[in-house]
Amino acid sequence: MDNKQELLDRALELFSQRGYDAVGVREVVEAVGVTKPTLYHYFVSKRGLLDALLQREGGPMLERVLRAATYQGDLVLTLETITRAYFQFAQENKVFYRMQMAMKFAPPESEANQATRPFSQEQYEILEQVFKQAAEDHGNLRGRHKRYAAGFLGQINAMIGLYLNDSLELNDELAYLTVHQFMHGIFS
Amino acid sequence: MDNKQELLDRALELFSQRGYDAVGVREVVEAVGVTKPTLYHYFVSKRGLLDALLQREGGPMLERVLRAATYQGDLVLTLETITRAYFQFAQENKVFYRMQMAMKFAPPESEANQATRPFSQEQYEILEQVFKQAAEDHGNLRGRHKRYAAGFLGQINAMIGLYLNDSLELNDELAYLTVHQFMHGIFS
DNA sequence: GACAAAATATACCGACCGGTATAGACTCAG
DNA sequence: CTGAGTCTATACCGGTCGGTATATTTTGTC
Repeated sequence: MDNKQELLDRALELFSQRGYDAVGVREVVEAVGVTKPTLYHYFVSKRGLLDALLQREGGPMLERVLRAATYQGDLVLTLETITRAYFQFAQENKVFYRMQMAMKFAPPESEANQATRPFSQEQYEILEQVFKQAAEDHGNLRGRHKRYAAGFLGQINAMIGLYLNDSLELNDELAYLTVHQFMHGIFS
Repeated sequence: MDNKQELLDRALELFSQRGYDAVGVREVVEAVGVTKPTLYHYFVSKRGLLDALLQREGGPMLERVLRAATYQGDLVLTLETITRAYFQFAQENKVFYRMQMAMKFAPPESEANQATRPFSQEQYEILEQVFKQAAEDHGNLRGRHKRYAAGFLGQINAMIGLYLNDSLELNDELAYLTVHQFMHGIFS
């Protein structure tokens, strides 16, 4: 019960620092101070450990993004709310966000990528939905929701990437700037 | 001599499909039909194999991007040229581009990320340089070159990501659209 | 054709991989 | 206080990991 959470905590830390493949279950259990059967009792397999981790950390993230993504006629406002939600979550869960990013870009046949795919997919679909709805108000957006969703998420993750690298801090001003640039371009 | 190139070819393929950590040297040599000492004769270590790979494939890529990135007073034109260079390279070297992306986002302490870091860094600096020079002509860009470089590369890689996912095709029109949106925003 | 160097193979190293069979310890309901 | 279920440890499994000592083959030079 407590060991279970500790295993998840340590696994998150290790996976985030050195990668899912490079970290053995032995290392995880030793870091917690338990033995392998304990881990396998709770998670069945190494992959099960990863899945549980994604559920525990990723679930709340999706909830927050989804709540932020309710389009109500103002695309700029919605995108800013989403951006702030991402920034806030990334700050509060730096370690998880780093892990999730790594897995999102991991090779398609890797276990890590396969495990995160539904999670990434849902983020993507939430954004796509926003742009689809916005296209009803702004006809010139129509048919481009896929590109916009990917591009916007790319912007957000580029900023978070700089933050994870200690090159930038995430705040509401940056959220404003990011969205403003996306909507109105670089010069304005 | 020929085995050396074949080892690099196979390693590229396998690393790209399943990831550097998940692929053992045994698998690489067996795919080529040689034995381990052959690989170690040419590359000293698994890491050496990866380094050689990054040099063989990444070198030409950097050359092309650098050539495309000569700013001559027209930022839109320069960014379009850069984008086309990226798109073209990604199309001609799909497998390598996928591997390089995965490693770029891999955990910071992983061998894969450490090996690609100089390569990623140089791309980044090339772009930063462009925005720095452009700021001499457009004062309102000043001090934002870091953000712009990261954001622009994020856009490009978002598009290439869709392409690698078979969700999009890369062509000059998309390059135009990507740059145009970056410069003038989503509505224009 | 002798000979050095480069290229390759056989066979092995210790360490670690993910996973498990078995058995004890603890908790809690009856 | 007993018995079922949960939790945890010891000790082990076959297999693979990255890497190498040694020997043999191939290659190019004189």
